[in-house]
Amino acid sequence: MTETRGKPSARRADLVRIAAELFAERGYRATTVRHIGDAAGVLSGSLYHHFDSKETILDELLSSYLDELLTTYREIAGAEPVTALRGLVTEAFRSLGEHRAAITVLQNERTYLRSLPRFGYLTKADDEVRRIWTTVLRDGIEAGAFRADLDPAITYRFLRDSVWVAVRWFRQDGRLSPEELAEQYLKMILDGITA
Amino acid sequence: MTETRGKPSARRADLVRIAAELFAERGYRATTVRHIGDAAGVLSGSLYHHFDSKETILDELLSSYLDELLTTYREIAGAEPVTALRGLVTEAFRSLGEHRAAITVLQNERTYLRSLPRFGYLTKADDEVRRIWTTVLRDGIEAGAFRADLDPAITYRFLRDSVWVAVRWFRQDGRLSPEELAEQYLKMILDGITA
DNA sequence: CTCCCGCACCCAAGCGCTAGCTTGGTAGCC
DNA sequence: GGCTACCAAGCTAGCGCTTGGGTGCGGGAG
Repeated sequence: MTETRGKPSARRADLVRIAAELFAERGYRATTVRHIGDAAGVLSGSLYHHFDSKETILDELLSSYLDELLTTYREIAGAEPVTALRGLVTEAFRSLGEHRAAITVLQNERTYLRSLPRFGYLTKADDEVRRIWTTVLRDGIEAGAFRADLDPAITYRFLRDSVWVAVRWFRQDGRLSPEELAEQYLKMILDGITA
Repeated sequence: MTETRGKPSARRADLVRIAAELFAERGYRATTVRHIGDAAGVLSGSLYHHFDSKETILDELLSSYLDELLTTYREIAGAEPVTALRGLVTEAFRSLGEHRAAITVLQNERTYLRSLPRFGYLTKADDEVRRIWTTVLRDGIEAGAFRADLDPAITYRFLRDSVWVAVRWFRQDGRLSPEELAEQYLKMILDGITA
């Protein structure tokens, strides 16, 4: 009963999606199992037929997002630096649409979650993402595509933060599509805002 | 007794600082009054001699930061666009050092806090900050200092997020001073990262 | 100088409440 | 008849906060 992994029951997936919206809106810790139950139309105790803890629900949400992101990123990373950077930024915005809830939770409660043994893989994922971006930047600087006076570490943090924090105001149904938004950002990032 | 304002007792100020560090590390909601008491070397109940609620501690932290920030911003806003933008960015980084805890809490729990009646002033402050930045950007675009194809609203969010979210990794004692860091950021923001 | 009172500061104990989670049982479907 | 999905009821731990009382110190009256 209550397998932590596997068993991709449709109901189980539904419940993850329902909980994800609440986690994103109110925060993971501020969302109670009774909230989740109400939103799903069941009593809070009934959730424990599907999951053995509230953490398990979050785990399923986060790990599935990170798996997909890293898979896509590994493919993009091989390309020529400017193309790769455009790809990383565009993919980040695209993922904002599909995984808004997961990204929001990660943004707002990353430091807390990393203190939980169960979510140790968050640090590993962060490290790989950082490695991919900084490699692209370093290659681009060496190849003369990016400015030579850039610090790859600072530039990475600047780009990563600028893009991902957009989850706070990004809406899937907004007036700009993820691709258009990525274009606006790339315009500023690549060429600056000076006339 | 237990005046919410006034009476700037030294002990009271100490307690705010102690609580601020915990709020920043573990989050406001995840920090219990017992944690604060432990860190301060008193029992949790003793905190209520100084403050009438946990919210009051946070309020004192946030409002004092916002007061200072807005005062400085109003002065900067008058200058010529590029100078003003440089000033806004530099001041933001400078405030990261002095008000790291307050900014961290605001970044991580802004949406929750805004739902509390007591913290309605956060929305007002946000509005004024937005007004100041977008005015600078709009003036700069009209004056030909910034690119004409920029959307002021998107550009503002991009800049604001990029700078403030740096609180997640910025350390007062890091290898770069706030001013040096602001220079690095301004280099990327104004002229882009392309060679 | 002494006495004592008021005040700032804190302790000890516990209240009411809600959190995540458990347990035993049941309705319906293959 | 077993399996999935759920209910009804309630457990324990920990939350923010209260209450009544104690301690040391500074300052005015005698």
